[in-house]
Amino acid sequence: MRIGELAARTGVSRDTLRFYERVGLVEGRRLANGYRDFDAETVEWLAYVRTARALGFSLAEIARHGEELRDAPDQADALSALFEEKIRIVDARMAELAALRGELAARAGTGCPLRAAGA
Amino acid sequence: MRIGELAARTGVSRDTLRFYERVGLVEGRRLANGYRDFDAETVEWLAYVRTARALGFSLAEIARHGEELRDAPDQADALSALFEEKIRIVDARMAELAALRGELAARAGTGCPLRAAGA
DNA sequence: CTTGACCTTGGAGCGTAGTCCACTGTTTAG
DNA sequence: CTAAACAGTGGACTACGCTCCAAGGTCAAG
Repeated sequence: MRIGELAARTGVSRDTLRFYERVGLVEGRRLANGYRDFDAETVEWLAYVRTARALGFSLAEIARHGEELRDAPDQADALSALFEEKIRIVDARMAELAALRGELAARAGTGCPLRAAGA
Repeated sequence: MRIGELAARTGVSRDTLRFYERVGLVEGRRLANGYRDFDAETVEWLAYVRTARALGFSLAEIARHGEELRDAPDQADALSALFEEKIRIVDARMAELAALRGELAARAGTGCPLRAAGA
């Protein structure tokens, strides 16, 4: 599939897709005329990329994980390990949020000042 | 307190504090000699800013919330409302993370490919 | 054969969040 | 009095993640 179709299917702009290629986040073969040619799995990969991005993972991290996966001797094992690592990160982030939530809930209603200086 | 002491107490660099002042995130009076003079509550405010930042809130958002608070007719009410809003955002973010966690957990071990193209 | 949709490249520009630097002024300690 | 430690300013610079633009190549339809 060419870049326009991939863009349409994923909601990621052509410019962004070219940018993602530059930073190693997606890969495309080239057709004889020089056009990029992506395969269908890239759609799923980009859905994953978008989710990971939304949750605060950097493009570099995501790309690195993709590469680790590629280089792994056992794909299934590597995938499981990657997911388990991400789950740990997600758990840690959820714990942080829970802590902030607790802090906010404790302060709500007390009138405890967070900010002294009026703008 | 002058900028150096505030930096030492909060772990936020002087340059960053000056930058925060420029974007309206902190406020300082000035001493006769032109030096910034912060009050003690700014330490707590910055701790809060750092937590909020770590959780993905932008400086603009944080500054805006600070201003809303300042402009509110009833400080305690405004504070409660702000915290409740943040708690809702935090809950939403936790739900997103829980969804990703579920997705990851479901895929871990299945060998379902996320990425087709080898780098 | 032209028009238009699609593709290519390179490079500029933007918003966010700092970080660093040079140069200058102020305060404090020996 | 001088040196060090602190403060001020303005401006350049960085990294990230896009986003836009100009100039041009490719291809299918009319």
